[in-house]
Amino acid sequence: MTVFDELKERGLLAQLTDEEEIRELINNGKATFYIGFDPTADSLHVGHFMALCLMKRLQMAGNRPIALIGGGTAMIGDPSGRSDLRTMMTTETIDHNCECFKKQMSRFIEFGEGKALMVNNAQWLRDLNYIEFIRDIGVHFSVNRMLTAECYRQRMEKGLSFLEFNYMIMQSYDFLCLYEKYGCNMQFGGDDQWSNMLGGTELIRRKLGKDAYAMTITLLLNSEGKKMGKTQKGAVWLDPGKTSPFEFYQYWRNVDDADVIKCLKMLTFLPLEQIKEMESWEGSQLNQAKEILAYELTQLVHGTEEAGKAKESARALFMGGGSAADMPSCVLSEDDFGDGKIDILNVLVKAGLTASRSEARRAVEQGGVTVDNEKVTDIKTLYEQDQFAGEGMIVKRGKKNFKRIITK
RNA sequence: GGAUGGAUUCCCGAGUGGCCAAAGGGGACAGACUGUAAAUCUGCUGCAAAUUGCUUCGGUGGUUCGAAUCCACCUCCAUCCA
Repeated sequence: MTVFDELKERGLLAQLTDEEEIRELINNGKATFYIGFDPTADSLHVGHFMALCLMKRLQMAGNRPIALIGGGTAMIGDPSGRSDLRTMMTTETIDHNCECFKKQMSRFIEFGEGKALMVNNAQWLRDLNYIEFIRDIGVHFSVNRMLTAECYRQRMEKGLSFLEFNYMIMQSYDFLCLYEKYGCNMQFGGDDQWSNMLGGTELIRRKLGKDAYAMTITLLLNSEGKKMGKTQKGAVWLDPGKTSPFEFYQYWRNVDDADVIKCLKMLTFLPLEQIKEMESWEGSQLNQAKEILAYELTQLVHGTEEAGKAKESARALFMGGGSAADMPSCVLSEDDFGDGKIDILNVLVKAGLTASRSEARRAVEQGGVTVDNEKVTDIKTLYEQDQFAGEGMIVKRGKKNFKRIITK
């Protein structure tokens, strides 16, 4: 199967400017394409991960990827898919985030001579001369047309600043620069980037009279139409310091029945035949598919060892058996035991299982707290330091939140 | 620059002097049922030394025994006019 067909089969392709041409180019490994990543946080998340996988797939087929880090565009902030203004970030923050992105990306994509390329648009965007720029590039944009773009239309109701309005122009200019510097004639990205990407292909046509192509990948939405990879606490990060491998594993372990197959197709590198087989699974059998999904993804992001640990811990916790050795743990120090004792509420707070004592109190009162599998019913329950010695105790809040509490 | 309408808890949104930690909905969390799923039902949703106390309704001051609510100034947003 060709790369193109595989991408299509996996449901990754959303919109394309010229299907025939793009198919031809990437199947023959002749494309130089770029995907932009704005460093809006100090870690990549699941959305970026999809883009990186796409890069990897295309790279394996012989194409040359360029990862563009948006150290310049992040100074503006993409209004696409947002209902409000992004908080402006300082240059220091952006530069720091760029560094974090670079490190993480290198884990997925091979950069170097003749391989993938990594560039930062701060290089050409930050020092632009305003007058020159709008004379040179600005002329080619029609405000009337820009306003009809979906990303701005949505914002017309809530308000859109001139700053953000310029985002599309910046991104278009990126494409032009990359075209000129590296012969990059394709841009890929999330489906919400469609209008920005078209801006680029049009700019290249007007400015250079050359053809360039754009293709978007389907946004990973759950069955309710919401973006996946988001939790109450925020995004599911790839940085193990921000989302632990175990949390990461659990996120995928818990996806909706309706979304498992889609996730397997779009996010993993498992052969399509294998996934097809799983499609016929029903009911509780899907649980296995979820375990596979969770394991595969954790492995891709955190490596085999971490993925194994996460799987074992999960089994230990939910099915009995398995190894509990690698459960997330929390160490209590001498100071945490006031006069040699600590109450259950403080244990929960110290372990980060609840945000406040009030919340902890509620959890206990509602029968949601368990210590070593015994339900805690009294909010005044006290524990002595010795009880946490050695193996410690497993404290659970609800069914899925737990920590092994140990002491030094 | 002018006119008008706004800013309330995680979000939407009610409240226009005490009965307000603030209706209702959504979300989140917990319990039951399950398959670590969905749906459903129940509870819960500012903080704490917890039948009480403390801090919150864009910001700062003021009026009042008492302010989310009234007044002044400021900040931000939307709509219309330029």
